[in-house]
Amino acid sequence: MDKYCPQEIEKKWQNKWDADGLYSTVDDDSKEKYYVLEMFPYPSGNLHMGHVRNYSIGDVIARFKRMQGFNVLHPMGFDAFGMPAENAAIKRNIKPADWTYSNMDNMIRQQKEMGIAYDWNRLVQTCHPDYYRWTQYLFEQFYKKGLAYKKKATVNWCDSCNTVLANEQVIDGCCWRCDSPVIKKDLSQWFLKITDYADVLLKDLDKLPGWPSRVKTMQENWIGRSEGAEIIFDIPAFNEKVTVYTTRPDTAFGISYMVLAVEHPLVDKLIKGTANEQKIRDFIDHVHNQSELDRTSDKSEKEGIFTGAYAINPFNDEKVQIWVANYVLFEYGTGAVMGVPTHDSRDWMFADKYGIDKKIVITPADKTLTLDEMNDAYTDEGILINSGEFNGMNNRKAIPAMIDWLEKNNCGKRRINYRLRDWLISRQRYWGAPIPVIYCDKCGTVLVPEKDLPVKLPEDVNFEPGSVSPLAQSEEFVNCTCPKCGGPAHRETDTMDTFICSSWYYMRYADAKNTTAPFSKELVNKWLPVDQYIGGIEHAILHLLYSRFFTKVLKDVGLVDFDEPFKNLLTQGMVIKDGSKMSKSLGNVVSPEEIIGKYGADTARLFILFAAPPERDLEWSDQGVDGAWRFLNRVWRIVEQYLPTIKENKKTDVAALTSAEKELRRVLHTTIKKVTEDIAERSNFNTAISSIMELVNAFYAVNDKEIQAGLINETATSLLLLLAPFAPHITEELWQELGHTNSIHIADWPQYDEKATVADEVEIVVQVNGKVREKITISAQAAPEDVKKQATELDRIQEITADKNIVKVIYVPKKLVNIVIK
RNA sequence: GCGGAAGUGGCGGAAUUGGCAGACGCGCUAGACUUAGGAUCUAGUUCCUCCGGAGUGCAGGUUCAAGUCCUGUCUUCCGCACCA
Repeated sequence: MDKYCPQEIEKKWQNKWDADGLYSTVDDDSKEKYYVLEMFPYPSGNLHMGHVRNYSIGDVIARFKRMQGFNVLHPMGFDAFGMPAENAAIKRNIKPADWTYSNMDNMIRQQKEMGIAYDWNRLVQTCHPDYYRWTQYLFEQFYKKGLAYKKKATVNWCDSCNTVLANEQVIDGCCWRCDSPVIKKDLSQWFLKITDYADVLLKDLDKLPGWPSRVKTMQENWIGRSEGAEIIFDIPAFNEKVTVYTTRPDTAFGISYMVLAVEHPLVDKLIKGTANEQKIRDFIDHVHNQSELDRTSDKSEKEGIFTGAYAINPFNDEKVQIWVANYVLFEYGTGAVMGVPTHDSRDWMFADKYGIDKKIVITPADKTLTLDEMNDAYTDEGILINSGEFNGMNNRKAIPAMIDWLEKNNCGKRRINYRLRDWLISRQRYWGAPIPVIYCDKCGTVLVPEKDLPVKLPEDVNFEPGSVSPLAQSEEFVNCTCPKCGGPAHRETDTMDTFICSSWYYMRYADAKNTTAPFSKELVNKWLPVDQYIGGIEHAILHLLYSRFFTKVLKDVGLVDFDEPFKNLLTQGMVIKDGSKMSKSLGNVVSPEEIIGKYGADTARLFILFAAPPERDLEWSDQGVDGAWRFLNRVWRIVEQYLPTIKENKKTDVAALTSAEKELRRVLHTTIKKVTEDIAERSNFNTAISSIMELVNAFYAVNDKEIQAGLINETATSLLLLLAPFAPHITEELWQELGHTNSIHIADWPQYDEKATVADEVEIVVQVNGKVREKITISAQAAPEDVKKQATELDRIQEITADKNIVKVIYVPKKLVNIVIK
């Protein structure tokens, strides 16, 4: 018997599969399509265990579906633009492209060594001009639809990355990539109008039952829809108006002050020339100097200052002090809020601190509130008081009534507000897709004509980061002629956020080599949406929200017919070691290459799928890897042992089965059923593998018995088929050793025989008052009354129930009998 | 503060519909084979005061029966957070 030697067989089969084009997907196929996709990686140079987990999960699904008769699309690619390439270029004096392409080559080699069944014909690399040409094309579709625009705004700037960031890319006030603090800058930047789609992005979450609710909740929070009203206040002394946004117009009669954000354009006007002007300006400077983190943390003190100006509350014509304070955000709502201390906790604290008046306008139905008894705002439901014509109304019912009043009197209106901001996509970096825009003194902003795409990255630039994009250094790049008037013009020098590139790559796979369009409409509609998408939870908002947005816009533009990109989403957990995420700085990294070199890819894959269910974090265990290795060796040995018998290729003679054989066959068919359901319905690969292990144990258990050749053949063959999606190489090797000439990976998935899963005899538990006292073995067909009788007549049960009354006897078929006594 | 997930042996985890808690694997113990074993095979392995009892973070409840359902509570993790 040969020893199991993965180093020899894995390479052999990988080459064979490749040569045979086993995993190339054909478009015109009568079989039902199934599109399984793992999030494509950034080409850092090496795979890490997180990738191994990601691809192993996807590969099990892809192989399983293929064996089940689906036409499976399972592609791979690279999110290849991005800053590390530039940093490497600076550090090592090589071109970003060279660094990126050699990294991709290495990672493709590693992915092939894992034995993943990808269709490499469809490889997508976002940094390749054949791809980013279409990224630019899509940008132009956005622009033509009015969904891409340039504006001057206060934006997030990372000083260490030397570029701006989208809101989604700021985590706790710090850069998502390098974790250094984000500062504010006023810059003119390109945005995509994702806010136009806020409502549909929120609503269509309901169309995604196959997504984890956790991710949907996170997107819901991020979009942050709130219903309320705008109220317009007059400022008679300045002949001005100011609009506030509130979700609680029912408290409007309790307004005792209003607050403007320090950035609010009115502030300057209100304070100019007043006695306190300098003091107020100092305060504003102080707030500006607070970091994003300090200013938005609820731990930091609310600070404000009275401007000296007053506005008029339209509901009751009362004069209301106008303050400026650090806690009001200019970006949200209207940048101005009303203050109702009695019915908002934050306002209560602020009013307490600065001695501002409080007025109660809502009171619980059963008692009357007084200011003396209150030590915080009353925010529950109640009845309106001190509110003019609205007195006596329930406050919830008063909200629409008071908004109606505002609209009738032209001093406000209904408004739905979102927390979501437009997506800032300009980046002042080199290694990205250039924004295909030309500026002409005569014609203004002009798109690069489609026939001139792609706008290629120049190579004569220095990557040292500065305040402007490196592209600006290339005169050849910058200077151009206006496509409209032919006059001198210059190009936009910012590149696009790489999240743009990854917002449509999954569509490109459907038609990866198309040179006349991003993809043909027919093919994209045939393959999409992705049936199963797999990736890390860290993209719950970023990539997954942007991709949903892109899909919806592309549908509106008429490029695709579907409106959600990913039907089912599986968010895998992290791979951790010694309690924390694997990282170079902690020195707890286990290299996939090393593990594959030592044990082979099959062992690595099997361990990682077995150690935890996919959604949960996975604790790396070297001993666990040994366990997976031992298991594959057990499979190898038992199949090798029976090789001559199996080769006789006999069928099981069901009528002639002995009881031991019947039991083995029962385990076999139960396993087929369980593995099929665990993969297809639950994505619980760990329990699927554990039941295959049980099957192998059962196979070993009859090792010393005479077993009919047909059953040996059936068991071994099914075992290999069940294991094939998890451990593709060892199963292929054994499969072909058995004499099969076609790959196991295009063989049919085994079917189970329901009859074979039913045991003739079952052991049932006999309980007295819920406590297990005895076990009996009965025929599976036994009548309930007989079982109850048998159970109550047992010696041990008689002993216990002797001087007690039997109240009732419960029988759960094939499980247990419970005798209730008193 | 709001929202979500999770808490089960020495460890990773199982228990899908309320029905034997601890499948499977790791580790450990013993035995077999062996010149040898860190190979392999077999058996055992929740805890305790072990003919019995206790036990799924904690405290209650519903039920013949609760890891699973209900009420309260604690802890950990994740997301959002001065969002008006």
